[in-house]
Amino acid sequence: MVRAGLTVERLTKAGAELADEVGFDQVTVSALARRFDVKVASLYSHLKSSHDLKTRIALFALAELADRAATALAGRAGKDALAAFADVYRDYAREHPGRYAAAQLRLDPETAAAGAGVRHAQMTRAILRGYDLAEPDQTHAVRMLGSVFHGYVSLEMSGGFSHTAVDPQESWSWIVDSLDTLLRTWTTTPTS
Amino acid sequence: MVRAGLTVERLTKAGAELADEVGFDQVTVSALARRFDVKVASLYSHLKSSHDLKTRIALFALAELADRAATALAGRAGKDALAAFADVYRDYAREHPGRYAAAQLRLDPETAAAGAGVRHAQMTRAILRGYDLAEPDQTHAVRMLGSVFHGYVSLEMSGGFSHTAVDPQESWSWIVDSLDTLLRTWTTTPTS
DNA sequence: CGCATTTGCCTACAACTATTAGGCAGTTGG
DNA sequence: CCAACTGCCTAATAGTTGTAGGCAAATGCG
Repeated sequence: MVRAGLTVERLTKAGAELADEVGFDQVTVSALARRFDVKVASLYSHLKSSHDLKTRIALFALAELADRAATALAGRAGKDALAAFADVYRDYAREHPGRYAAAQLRLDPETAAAGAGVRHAQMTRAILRGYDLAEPDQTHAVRMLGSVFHGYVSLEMSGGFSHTAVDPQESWSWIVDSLDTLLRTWTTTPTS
Repeated sequence: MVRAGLTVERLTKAGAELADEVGFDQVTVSALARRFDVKVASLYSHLKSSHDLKTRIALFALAELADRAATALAGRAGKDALAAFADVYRDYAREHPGRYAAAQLRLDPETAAAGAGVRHAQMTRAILRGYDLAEPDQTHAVRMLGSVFHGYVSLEMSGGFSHTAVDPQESWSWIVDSLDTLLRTWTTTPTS
Protein backbone atom coordinates (compact mmCIF):
# COMPACT_ATOMS: atom_id res chain seq x y z
CA MET A 1 0.00 0.00 0.00
CA VAL A 2 1.67 3.18 -1.23
CA ARG A 3 1.28 6.12 1.12
CA ALA A 4 -0.09 9.30 -0.32
CA GLY A 5 2.08 11.57 1.79
CA LEU A 6 -0.67 13.67 3.26
CA THR A 7 0.28 16.59 5.42
CA VAL A 8 -1.73 19.47 6.76
CA GLU A 9 0.17 21.84 4.50
CA ARG A 10 -0.46 19.89 1.35
CA LEU A 11 -4.11 19.48 2.25
CA THR A 12 -4.50 23.18 2.89
CA LYS A 13 -2.79 24.11 -0.35
CA ALA A 14 -4.86 21.62 -2.33
CA GLY A 15 -7.96 22.90 -0.59
CA ALA A 16 -7.11 26.42 -1.71
CA GLU A 17 -6.69 25.25 -5.29
CA LEU A 18 -9.93 23.35 -5.07
CA ALA A 19 -11.65 26.48 -3.80
CA ASP A 20 -10.44 28.42 -6.81
CA GLU A 21 -11.73 25.75 -9.14
CA VAL A 22 -15.14 24.97 -7.69
CA GLY A 23 -15.83 27.74 -5.20
CA PHE A 24 -15.00 27.93 -1.54
CA ASP A 25 -18.35 26.66 -0.33
CA GLN A 26 -17.96 23.58 -2.51
CA VAL A 27 -14.76 22.68 -0.72
CA THR A 28 -15.48 19.51 1.14
CA VAL A 29 -13.47 16.90 2.95
CA SER A 30 -14.80 14.32 0.52
CA ALA A 31 -13.77 16.30 -2.53
CA LEU A 32 -10.33 16.81 -1.09
CA ALA A 33 -9.98 13.08 -0.41
CA ARG A 34 -10.95 12.35 -4.00
CA ARG A 35 -8.30 14.76 -5.20
CA PHE A 36 -5.64 12.86 -3.27
CA ASP A 37 -7.19 9.54 -4.20
CA VAL A 38 -7.48 8.43 -0.61
CA LYS A 39 -10.44 7.58 1.58
CA VAL A 40 -12.25 10.34 3.39
CA ALA A 41 -11.41 9.05 6.84
CA SER A 42 -7.71 9.33 6.11
CA LEU A 43 -7.90 13.09 6.19
CA TYR A 44 -9.10 13.07 9.75
CA SER A 45 -5.66 12.15 10.97
CA HIS A 46 -4.55 15.55 9.71
CA LEU A 47 -7.66 17.69 10.03
CA LYS A 48 -9.90 18.08 13.02
CA SER A 49 -13.01 18.68 10.95
CA SER A 50 -14.42 20.24 7.85
CA HIS A 51 -14.46 23.56 9.66
CA ASP A 52 -10.82 23.11 10.55
CA LEU A 53 -9.99 22.66 6.88
CA LYS A 54 -11.85 25.79 5.89
CA THR A 55 -10.21 27.80 8.63
CA ARG A 56 -6.79 26.67 7.48
CA ILE A 57 -7.57 27.64 3.90
CA ALA A 58 -8.75 31.03 5.11
CA LEU A 59 -5.58 31.63 7.09
CA PHE A 60 -3.50 30.44 4.17
CA ALA A 61 -5.21 32.89 1.85
CA LEU A 62 -4.90 35.76 4.31
CA ALA A 63 -1.19 35.10 4.70
CA GLU A 64 -0.64 34.81 0.98
CA LEU A 65 -2.51 38.04 0.38
CA ALA A 66 -0.55 39.81 3.09
CA ASP A 67 2.70 38.62 1.54
CA ARG A 68 1.73 40.00 -1.82
CA ALA A 69 0.70 43.28 -0.29
CA ALA A 70 3.94 43.57 1.63
CA THR A 71 5.93 42.97 -1.53
CA ALA A 72 3.90 45.50 -3.44
CA LEU A 73 4.31 48.15 -0.76
CA ALA A 74 8.08 47.82 -0.57
CA GLY A 75 9.64 51.04 -1.73
CA ARG A 76 6.40 52.83 -2.41
CA ALA A 77 4.67 55.67 -0.63
CA GLY A 78 1.70 57.98 -0.99
CA LYS A 79 -0.65 57.45 -3.87
CA ASP A 80 1.75 55.01 -5.41
CA ALA A 81 1.48 52.78 -2.38
CA LEU A 82 -2.27 53.23 -2.22
CA ALA A 83 -2.76 52.16 -5.82
CA ALA A 84 -0.39 49.22 -5.50
CA PHE A 85 -2.13 48.00 -2.37
CA ALA A 86 -5.52 48.31 -3.98
CA ASP A 87 -4.38 46.41 -7.05
CA VAL A 88 -3.00 43.58 -4.97
CA TYR A 89 -6.42 42.98 -3.47
CA ARG A 90 -8.26 43.19 -6.74
CA ASP A 91 -5.80 41.05 -8.63
CA TYR A 92 -5.74 38.43 -5.93
CA ALA A 93 -9.50 38.15 -5.92
CA ARG A 94 -9.61 37.87 -9.70
CA GLU A 95 -6.80 35.36 -9.79
CA HIS A 96 -7.93 33.30 -6.82
CA PRO A 97 -11.64 33.84 -6.27
CA GLY A 98 -11.98 30.79 -4.05
CA ARG A 99 -9.13 31.82 -1.80
CA TYR A 100 -10.45 35.36 -1.62
CA ALA A 101 -13.82 34.02 -0.58
CA ALA A 102 -12.04 31.88 1.99
CA ALA A 103 -10.31 34.95 3.39
CA GLN A 104 -13.77 36.32 4.17
CA LEU A 105 -14.61 33.39 6.40
CA ARG A 106 -15.69 34.52 9.80
CA LEU A 107 -12.97 33.44 12.20
CA ASP A 108 -13.29 33.33 15.93
CA PRO A 109 -11.34 36.20 17.51
CA GLU A 110 -8.41 34.16 18.80
CA THR A 111 -7.85 32.45 15.44
CA ALA A 112 -8.10 35.77 13.66
CA ALA A 113 -5.66 37.37 16.06
CA ALA A 114 -3.12 34.62 15.44
CA GLY A 115 -3.49 34.95 11.67
CA ALA A 116 -2.39 37.53 9.18
CA GLY A 117 -5.39 39.80 9.65
CA VAL A 118 -3.33 42.10 11.84
CA ARG A 119 -0.70 42.49 9.13
CA HIS A 120 -3.34 43.81 6.77
CA ALA A 121 -4.38 46.52 9.17
CA GLN A 122 -0.75 47.41 9.82
CA MET A 123 -0.03 47.77 6.14
CA THR A 124 -3.04 49.99 5.66
CA ARG A 125 -1.73 52.17 8.46
CA ALA A 126 1.66 52.21 6.78
CA ILE A 127 0.07 53.59 3.63
CA LEU A 128 -1.60 56.30 5.62
CA ARG A 129 1.77 57.48 6.86
CA GLY A 130 2.04 59.08 3.44
CA TYR A 131 -0.89 61.27 4.38
CA ASP A 132 -1.23 63.43 7.41
CA LEU A 133 -3.89 61.90 9.62
CA ALA A 134 -3.98 61.86 13.40
CA GLU A 135 -6.04 59.47 15.48
CA PRO A 136 -8.90 58.75 15.45
CA ASP A 137 -9.07 59.89 11.83
CA GLN A 138 -6.43 57.40 10.93
CA THR A 139 -8.52 54.52 12.20
CA HIS A 140 -11.52 55.86 10.33
CA ALA A 141 -9.41 56.01 7.20
CA VAL A 142 -8.10 52.47 7.72
CA ARG A 143 -11.67 51.26 7.92
CA MET A 144 -12.72 53.23 4.90
CA LEU A 145 -9.92 51.92 2.73
CA GLY A 146 -10.58 48.38 3.83
CA SER A 147 -14.26 48.83 3.12
CA VAL A 148 -13.80 50.25 -0.35
CA PHE A 149 -11.29 47.67 -1.46
CA HIS A 150 -13.13 44.73 -0.04
CA GLY A 151 -16.51 46.04 -1.09
CA TYR A 152 -15.48 46.77 -4.65
CA VAL A 153 -13.77 43.45 -5.15
CA SER A 154 -16.63 41.62 -3.57
CA LEU A 155 -19.27 43.34 -5.69
CA GLU A 156 -17.25 42.96 -8.86
CA MET A 157 -16.75 39.25 -8.19
CA SER A 158 -20.45 38.72 -7.62
CA GLY A 159 -21.23 40.29 -10.96
CA GLY A 160 -22.73 43.45 -9.54
CA PHE A 161 -21.05 45.66 -12.10
CA SER A 162 -21.67 43.62 -15.19
CA HIS A 163 -24.93 45.25 -16.25
CA THR A 164 -23.33 48.60 -17.04
CA ALA A 165 -21.02 49.24 -19.96
CA VAL A 166 -18.47 51.23 -17.99
CA ASP A 167 -15.15 49.44 -17.68
CA PRO A 168 -14.57 48.26 -14.09
CA GLN A 169 -10.89 49.07 -14.42
CA GLU A 170 -11.76 52.71 -15.06
CA SER A 171 -13.99 52.83 -12.03
CA TRP A 172 -11.24 51.26 -9.98
CA SER A 173 -8.74 53.91 -11.04
CA TRP A 174 -11.29 56.65 -10.47
CA ILE A 175 -11.94 55.37 -6.97
CA VAL A 176 -8.27 55.12 -6.07
CA ASP A 177 -7.79 58.66 -7.37
CA SER A 178 -10.70 59.85 -5.33
CA LEU A 179 -9.43 58.22 -2.17
CA ASP A 180 -6.03 59.77 -2.68
CA THR A 181 -7.56 63.20 -3.18
CA LEU A 182 -9.74 62.72 -0.16
CA LEU A 183 -6.90 61.69 2.11
CA ARG A 184 -4.65 64.49 0.90
CA THR A 185 -7.25 67.16 1.45
CA TRP A 186 -8.60 65.75 4.67
CA THR A 187 -6.26 67.62 6.98
CA THR A 188 -7.22 70.90 5.34
CA THR A 189 -10.90 69.94 5.20
CA PRO A 190 -11.87 68.66 8.64
CA THR A 191 -15.27 67.16 9.43
CA SER A 192 -17.81 69.48 7.92
CA MET B 1 -53.99 14.77 8.86
CA VAL B 2 -53.91 18.51 9.43
CA ARG B 3 -52.22 20.40 6.64
CA ALA B 4 -49.46 22.74 7.57
CA GLY B 5 -50.37 25.33 4.96
CA LEU B 6 -47.00 25.53 3.31
CA THR B 7 -46.50 28.06 0.56
CA VAL B 8 -43.42 29.32 -1.17
CA GLU B 9 -43.90 32.70 0.48
CA ARG B 10 -44.17 31.33 3.98
CA LEU B 11 -41.19 29.09 3.42
CA THR B 12 -39.11 31.97 2.11
CA LYS B 13 -40.06 34.21 5.01
CA ALA B 14 -39.35 31.48 7.55
CA GLY B 15 -36.08 30.78 5.79
CA ALA B 16 -35.11 34.41 6.19
CA GLU B 17 -35.91 34.29 9.89
CA LEU B 18 -33.97 31.09 10.22
CA ALA B 19 -31.02 32.72 8.50
CA ASP B 20 -31.06 35.56 11.01
CA GLU B 21 -31.12 33.08 13.86
CA VAL B 22 -28.54 30.54 12.81
CA GLY B 23 -26.70 32.11 9.88
CA PHE B 24 -27.47 31.95 6.21
CA ASP B 25 -25.19 29.04 5.46
CA GLN B 26 -26.91 27.00 8.15
CA VAL B 27 -30.22 27.40 6.37
CA THR B 28 -31.15 23.98 5.17
CA VAL B 29 -34.22 22.32 3.77
CA SER B 30 -34.17 19.94 6.72
CA ALA B 31 -34.01 22.72 9.28
CA LEU B 32 -36.86 24.50 7.56
CA ALA B 33 -38.95 21.33 7.57
CA ARG B 34 -38.30 20.92 11.29
CA ARG B 35 -39.45 24.47 11.85
CA PHE B 36 -42.77 23.73 10.17
CA ASP B 37 -42.94 20.32 11.79
CA VAL B 38 -43.36 18.53 8.48
CA LYS B 39 -41.25 15.99 6.69
CA VAL B 40 -38.43 17.17 4.48
CA ALA B 41 -39.87 15.76 1.29
CA SER B 42 -42.96 17.91 1.74
CA LEU B 43 -40.99 21.02 1.00
CA TYR B 44 -40.01 19.76 -2.41
CA SER B 45 -43.53 20.32 -3.65
CA HIS B 46 -42.88 24.02 -3.13
CA LEU B 47 -39.16 24.33 -3.65
CA LYS B 48 -37.11 23.02 -6.53
CA SER B 49 -34.00 22.50 -4.43
CA SER B 50 -31.93 23.82 -1.60
CA HIS B 51 -30.41 26.31 -3.99
CA ASP B 52 -33.86 27.43 -5.01
CA LEU B 53 -34.66 28.15 -1.38
CA LYS B 54 -31.51 30.17 -0.88
CA THR B 55 -32.12 32.13 -4.03
CA ARG B 56 -35.61 33.00 -2.90
CA ILE B 57 -34.35 34.16 0.47
CA ALA B 58 -31.75 36.29 -1.27
CA LEU B 59 -34.34 37.93 -3.51
CA PHE B 60 -36.62 38.44 -0.54
CA ALA B 61 -33.87 40.20 1.39
CA LEU B 62 -32.90 42.34 -1.59
CA ALA B 63 -36.48 43.45 -2.06
CA GLU B 64 -36.97 44.17 1.63
CA LEU B 65 -33.78 46.18 1.73
CA ALA B 66 -34.77 48.11 -1.37
CA ASP B 67 -38.12 48.92 0.19
CA ARG B 68 -36.48 50.28 3.29
CA ALA B 69 -34.08 52.34 1.24
CA ALA B 70 -36.88 53.76 -0.88
CA THR B 71 -38.78 54.78 2.23
CA ALA B 72 -35.70 56.36 3.75
CA LEU B 73 -34.94 58.32 0.60
CA ALA B 74 -38.40 59.83 0.28
CA GLY B 75 -38.20 63.56 0.74
CA ARG B 76 -34.47 63.66 1.26
CA ALA B 77 -31.68 64.95 -0.92
CA GLY B 78 -27.96 65.60 -0.87
CA LYS B 79 -26.02 64.57 2.18
CA ASP B 80 -29.22 63.90 4.03
CA ALA B 81 -30.17 61.28 1.48
CA LEU B 82 -26.67 59.86 1.43
CA ALA B 83 -26.59 59.39 5.19
CA ALA B 84 -30.08 57.94 5.30
CA PHE B 85 -29.27 55.47 2.55
CA ALA B 86 -26.07 54.42 4.24
CA ASP B 87 -27.83 53.91 7.54
CA VAL B 88 -30.48 51.74 5.97
CA TYR B 89 -27.83 49.33 4.78
CA ARG B 90 -25.95 49.25 8.02
CA ASP B 91 -29.06 48.95 10.16
CA TYR B 92 -30.48 46.21 8.01
CA ALA B 93 -27.30 44.19 8.26
CA ARG B 94 -27.19 44.60 12.02
CA GLU B 95 -30.84 43.81 12.44
CA HIS B 96 -30.96 40.93 9.95
CA PRO B 97 -27.47 39.53 9.53
CA GLY B 98 -28.69 36.32 7.94
CA ARG B 99 -30.79 38.13 5.39
CA TYR B 100 -27.97 40.51 4.63
CA ALA B 101 -25.68 37.56 4.04
CA ALA B 102 -28.36 36.08 1.82
CA ALA B 103 -28.46 39.25 -0.23
CA GLN B 104 -24.81 38.65 -1.07
CA LEU B 105 -25.56 35.31 -2.64
CA ARG B 106 -24.18 35.12 -6.14
CA LEU B 107 -27.20 35.02 -8.43
CA ASP B 108 -27.11 34.06 -12.05
CA PRO B 109 -27.54 37.13 -14.27
CA GLU B 110 -31.12 36.52 -15.30
CA THR B 111 -32.29 35.97 -11.72
CA ALA B 112 -30.43 39.05 -10.59
CA ALA B 113 -31.93 41.13 -13.39
CA ALA B 114 -35.43 40.06 -12.39
CA GLY B 115 -34.80 40.90 -8.73
CA ALA B 116 -34.46 44.13 -6.82
CA GLY B 117 -30.77 44.61 -7.55
CA VAL B 118 -31.61 47.14 -10.23
CA ARG B 119 -33.64 49.22 -7.80
CA HIS B 120 -30.59 49.55 -5.56
CA ALA B 121 -28.50 50.94 -8.38
CA GLN B 122 -31.29 53.31 -9.36
CA MET B 123 -31.59 54.65 -5.84
CA THR B 124 -27.88 55.21 -5.64
CA ARG B 125 -28.12 57.18 -8.86
CA ALA B 126 -31.00 59.15 -7.39
CA ILE B 127 -28.82 60.18 -4.48
CA LEU B 128 -26.15 61.34 -6.86
CA ARG B 129 -28.61 63.73 -8.47
CA GLY B 130 -27.95 65.87 -5.42
CA TYR B 131 -24.37 66.17 -6.61
CA ASP B 132 -23.19 67.29 -9.98
CA LEU B 133 -21.68 64.30 -11.72
CA ALA B 134 -21.79 63.53 -15.41
CA GLU B 135 -21.21 60.10 -16.91
CA PRO B 136 -19.06 58.11 -16.58
CA ASP B 137 -18.18 59.69 -13.26
CA GLN B 138 -21.66 58.98 -12.04
CA THR B 139 -21.24 55.28 -12.64
CA HIS B 140 -17.87 55.34 -10.91
CA ALA B 141 -19.50 57.07 -7.97
CA VAL B 142 -22.36 54.55 -7.87
CA ARG B 143 -19.83 51.79 -7.67
CA MET B 144 -17.79 53.53 -5.04
CA LEU B 145 -20.78 54.16 -2.80
CA GLY B 146 -21.94 50.60 -3.17
CA SER B 147 -18.47 49.35 -2.38
CA VAL B 148 -18.02 51.45 0.72
CA PHE B 149 -21.40 50.64 2.18
CA HIS B 150 -21.25 46.98 1.43
CA GLY B 151 -17.62 46.67 2.39
CA TYR B 152 -18.00 48.46 5.68
CA VAL B 153 -21.06 46.54 6.73
CA SER B 154 -19.49 43.30 5.66
CA LEU B 155 -16.26 43.92 7.54
CA GLU B 156 -18.06 45.15 10.61
CA MET B 157 -20.29 42.08 10.62
CA SER B 158 -17.33 39.74 10.35
CA GLY B 159 -15.74 41.34 13.37
CA GLY B 160 -12.99 43.08 11.45
CA PHE B 161 -13.28 46.27 13.48
CA SER B 162 -13.56 44.80 16.92
CA HIS B 163 -9.88 44.84 17.81
CA THR B 164 -9.65 48.62 17.86
CA ALA B 165 -11.22 50.82 20.48
CA VAL B 166 -12.63 53.40 18.05
CA ASP B 167 -16.42 53.40 17.94
CA PRO B 168 -17.64 51.97 14.62
CA GLN B 169 -20.48 54.47 14.61
CA GLU B 170 -17.96 57.31 14.58
CA SER B 171 -16.08 55.76 11.71
CA TRP B 172 -19.35 55.35 9.87
CA SER B 173 -20.22 59.03 10.28
CA TRP B 174 -16.71 60.04 9.33
CA ILE B 175 -16.90 57.98 6.18
CA VAL B 176 -20.30 59.35 5.16
CA ASP B 177 -18.99 62.86 5.74
CA SER B 178 -15.95 62.11 3.65
CA LEU B 179 -18.00 60.72 0.81
CA ASP B 180 -20.23 63.77 0.86
CA THR B 181 -17.22 66.07 0.75
CA LEU B 182 -15.68 64.06 -2.00
CA LEU B 183 -18.78 64.10 -4.16
CA ARG B 184 -19.37 67.81 -3.62
CA THR B 185 -15.84 68.76 -4.54
CA TRP B 186 -15.51 66.30 -7.35
CA THR B 187 -16.82 68.57 -10.09
CA THR B 188 -14.32 71.24 -9.08
CA THR B 189 -11.53 68.66 -8.63
CA PRO B 190 -11.49 66.46 -11.73
CA THR B 191 -9.28 63.40 -12.07
CA SER B 192 -5.84 64.49 -10.96
C1' DC C 1 -74.88 16.98 -2.63
C1' DG C 2 -71.78 13.53 -4.60
C1' DC C 3 -68.00 12.36 -6.98
C1' DA C 4 -63.64 13.18 -9.58
C1' DT C 5 -59.65 15.68 -9.70
C1' DT C 6 -56.18 18.11 -7.79
C1' DT C 7 -53.23 19.32 -4.10
C1' DG C 8 -50.50 18.62 0.01
C1' DC C 9 -48.11 16.02 2.87
C1' DC C 10 -46.58 11.40 3.72
C1' DT C 11 -43.38 6.96 3.57
C1' DA C 12 -39.59 4.83 1.44
C1' DC C 13 -35.45 4.98 -0.62
C1' DA C 14 -30.80 6.26 -2.71
C1' DA C 15 -26.75 9.18 -2.73
C1' DC C 16 -23.38 12.18 -0.65
C1' DT C 17 -20.99 14.35 3.36
C1' DA C 18 -19.10 14.47 8.15
C1' DT C 19 -17.16 12.11 11.78
C1' DT C 20 -15.64 8.27 14.96
C1' DA C 21 -13.57 3.75 16.12
C1' DG C 22 -10.58 0.37 15.46
C1' DG C 23 -7.24 -2.41 12.40
C1' DC C 24 -3.22 -3.49 9.70
C1' DA C 25 0.81 -2.52 7.07
C1' DG C 26 5.05 0.37 6.43
C1' DT C 27 8.29 3.13 8.51
C1' DT C 28 11.49 4.34 12.03
C1' DG C 29 14.39 4.15 16.17
C1' DG C 30 16.85 1.58 19.57
C1' DC D 1 15.72 -7.08 14.22
C1' DC D 2 11.91 -6.02 16.60
C1' DA D 3 8.92 -2.63 18.92
C1' DA D 4 6.56 1.39 18.60
C1' DC D 5 4.54 4.61 15.88
C1' DT D 6 2.45 6.60 11.85
C1' DG D 7 -0.54 6.59 7.93
C1' DC D 8 -4.09 5.02 5.54
C1' DC D 9 -7.65 1.59 5.63
C1' DT D 10 -12.55 -0.66 6.55
C1' DA D 11 -16.75 -0.22 8.95
C1' DA D 12 -20.41 2.12 10.89
C1' DT D 13 -23.45 6.09 12.33
C1' DA D 14 -25.83 10.26 11.55
C1' DG D 15 -27.47 14.28 8.88
C1' DT D 16 -28.78 16.47 4.38
C1' DT D 17 -30.35 16.42 -0.42
C1' DG D 18 -33.36 14.77 -3.69
C1' DT D 19 -36.80 11.35 -6.17
C1' DA D 20 -40.87 8.26 -6.63
C1' DG D 21 -45.07 6.94 -5.50
C1' DG D 22 -49.19 6.78 -2.14
C1' DC D 23 -53.16 8.36 0.52
C1' DA D 24 -56.18 11.70 2.34
C1' DA D 25 -58.01 16.37 2.39
C1' DA D 26 -59.62 20.14 -0.27
C1' DT D 27 -61.74 21.78 -4.40
C1' DG D 28 -64.69 22.08 -8.26
C1' DC D 29 -68.22 20.63 -11.33
C1' DG D 30 -72.65 18.61 -12.68
